[in-house]
Amino acid sequence: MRKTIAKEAILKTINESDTALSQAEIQAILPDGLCNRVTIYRVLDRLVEEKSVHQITNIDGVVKYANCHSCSTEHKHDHIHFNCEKCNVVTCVEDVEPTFKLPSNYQINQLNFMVSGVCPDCLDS
Amino acid sequence: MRKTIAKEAILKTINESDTALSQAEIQAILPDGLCNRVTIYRVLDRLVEEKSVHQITNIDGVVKYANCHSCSTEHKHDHIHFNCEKCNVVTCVEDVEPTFKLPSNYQINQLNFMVSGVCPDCLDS
DNA sequence: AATTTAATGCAACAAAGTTGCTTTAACAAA
DNA sequence: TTTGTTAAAGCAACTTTGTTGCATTAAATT
Repeated sequence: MRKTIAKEAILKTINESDTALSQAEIQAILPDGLCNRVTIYRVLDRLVEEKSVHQITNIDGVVKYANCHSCSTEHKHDHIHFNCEKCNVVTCVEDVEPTFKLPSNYQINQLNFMVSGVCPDCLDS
Repeated sequence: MRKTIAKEAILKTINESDTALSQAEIQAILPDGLCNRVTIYRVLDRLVEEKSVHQITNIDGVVKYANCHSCSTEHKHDHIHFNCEKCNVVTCVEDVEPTFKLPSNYQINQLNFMVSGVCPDCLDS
């Protein structure tokens, strides 16, 4: 994957965020006119493919992207993600890994475990 | 909720299906012209609200609906759903309930646990 | 049968994401 | 450093999924 201005800026945006971001949210953060809307979608696809970022489908169906925080050795995204219904923010709950057991005749390629509710910050206020 | 032709037909469609169905899939099953597209969306919203069906957001972001098979005593949908990437079918894996533990300062309202891969049927062929 | 209002139909809209095709710009090789 | 190759970007048009406002219809209550 070529090192382009769009890719660098998008990856930086995701890595500097402590929440998972959608294409729309990334576009809002990027300097106006840095790149086309479609380019963001295509860069995100490539970042996922090269395993530089995690892809999460939120409970409302919107796809979000997050940095691979604890993936230095291995690309893992088997942790839970939390969607706050108040502040509408999706965060990785990295230390909580759910356990489950499917029959062995299922081939598992991907997990997407979402918990939705109210986050600690919003419960406070 | 009033007992209308659309509601009865949509609920019957969901209950007779052994897979979770999207609005588009339900529309394709219903007799042509039985009701408007928008009506399906609105009936589905009401069925979810009155806890007659489960709502699942698939890993591709499309919302699907399934019958409450083992909810005779209590409305629970804490089980895993499986998305087959070959036949593109979503099924409830009712007997597999995942365990996880969030910090107590999270208020949990809803779960959406998806596993995606290849189902036993598609692995056979 | 009359009344109330939930439910439906229709058109228009909106958000999220995709596709085709041309142009631009990484970057490798000469 | 220039040239050639092709990945990546831009742009317009499109698709899918889902929503909203408002007028009309039809459950269900009296």
